[in-house]
Amino acid sequence: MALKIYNTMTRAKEEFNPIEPGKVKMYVCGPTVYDYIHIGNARPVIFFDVVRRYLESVGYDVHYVVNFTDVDDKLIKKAAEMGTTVPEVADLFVQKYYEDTQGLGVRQATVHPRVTENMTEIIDFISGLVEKGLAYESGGDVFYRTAKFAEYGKLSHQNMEELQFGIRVDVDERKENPQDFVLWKAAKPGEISWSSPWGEGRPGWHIECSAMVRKYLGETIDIHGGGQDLTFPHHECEIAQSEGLTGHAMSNYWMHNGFVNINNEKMSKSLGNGINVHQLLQTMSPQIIRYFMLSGHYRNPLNFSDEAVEQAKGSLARIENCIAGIKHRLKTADAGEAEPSVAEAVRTAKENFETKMNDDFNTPDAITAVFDLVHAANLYMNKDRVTLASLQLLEQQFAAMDDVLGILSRTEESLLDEEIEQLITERTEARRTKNWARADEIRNLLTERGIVLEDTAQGIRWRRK
RNA sequence: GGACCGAUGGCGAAGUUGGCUAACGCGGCGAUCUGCAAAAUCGUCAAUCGCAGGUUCGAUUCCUGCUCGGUCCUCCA
Repeated sequence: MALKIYNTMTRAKEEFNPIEPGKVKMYVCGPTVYDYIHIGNARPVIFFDVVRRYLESVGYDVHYVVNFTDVDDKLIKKAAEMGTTVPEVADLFVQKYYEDTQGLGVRQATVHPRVTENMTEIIDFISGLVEKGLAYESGGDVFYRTAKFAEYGKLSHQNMEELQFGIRVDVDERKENPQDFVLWKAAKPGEISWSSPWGEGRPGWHIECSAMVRKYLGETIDIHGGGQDLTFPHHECEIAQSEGLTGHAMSNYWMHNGFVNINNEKMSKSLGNGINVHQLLQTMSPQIIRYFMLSGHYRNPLNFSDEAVEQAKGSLARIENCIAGIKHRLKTADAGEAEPSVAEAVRTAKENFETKMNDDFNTPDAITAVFDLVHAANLYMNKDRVTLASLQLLEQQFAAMDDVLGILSRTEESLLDEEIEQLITERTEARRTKNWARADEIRNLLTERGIVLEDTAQGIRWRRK
């Protein structure tokens, strides 16, 4: 079954056909590095990481680019607050971005370009637009002449006549038209700046993505993604810039993820309910956060709350107990062929997982395929005797699905310290002699230390709480 | 004012190109297993699919209106 992607441009699910067979060129708008990333930023980071992983898992060579906006008003403001420079603020939060996203199990993109490292390309891009009459200089700023790009508004399906301008941001009177947007901003005295044909200044927000997409991926790419708020104006402006300059479609598929709400409220600075990932990772595992993010469809809103976290934890525990069970049984498994029912369950899980991922990356349903396999595995493991081949088949399929989702803890069974080993041995002896009091005492002791003991027919099994 | 989403059991969340028992997970309860647990399994609990109309033999699914919540309308993921 072919992969289908919901394309914001056409507002429909479309069959995915890459420009070059076997290769996917994908760009996702990255963060402005003026602070730690928050839970809302984490959604596209995690979701598109899964898109990338899935595409790779079905054999595509994925060229994945995520940019850093490392110069803009917010960085300038932050640098002033911190009494430091824009590059230092940027370096700090780029570093934090890598730490936090790696903490979330996100694989690095093929390239993470920065605005300040692509200034030549950006200036060239703007010059090209000016030469084509698509941009004009006015008072040291350069603006895009939207009137010259007839398709402006096609992505967001906005009717220019009906947009209300100046609702959020005052209209700059130097613009020919209110819908024109800035490509180059003249520097105010003392601000960080670069030389350009229009004087000292820095790029506007939208131009960086056009320039970097073109440089790192080419004139037309396969997938362009980001949060739904970027649809307009950001992506609309990117299209105007790129397509205005090259005359070709910028991207064949446009994907936008929904927002994360906090306790059923929108997350906003004024409400002060932002949650940063750095702090979150101190209190919960990355798997929980990933599971939570993937438990809803990417285009739907997601509500973050303590209860949601608890549910994610509980759900994940079911999967992890199953995997732990498999590992435990592996030690005492019999030789022999794989059980037909197991092979069948594995086949079904694989098939359903792909079918659902192919349906516009329906991760909640893909997770259902994981749970179906958990159930089949648990059922099988209720048997007294199991074969190595069956368990390995299950293990491989779980690994394959998790290679896409990244929701399972991959840390190897860490060893217990000697004292605890000693207690477990003592407890085994106590149980043998039916000294239940001592056995329970030891179990409680270990529970307090975060070690949960389970007595199984195949010997004792422990796990960390 | 315009554009666009969402509303499904106690909770989270799929799905429905209109039609068989509305997935899956969390949670609750009971049972089996266990020395007792844990895990697991089995059973069970719970949905007039936001409201009101319409189209249709038939609507949770399509259409219209409404209510509530959310997003965007020029540098917020």
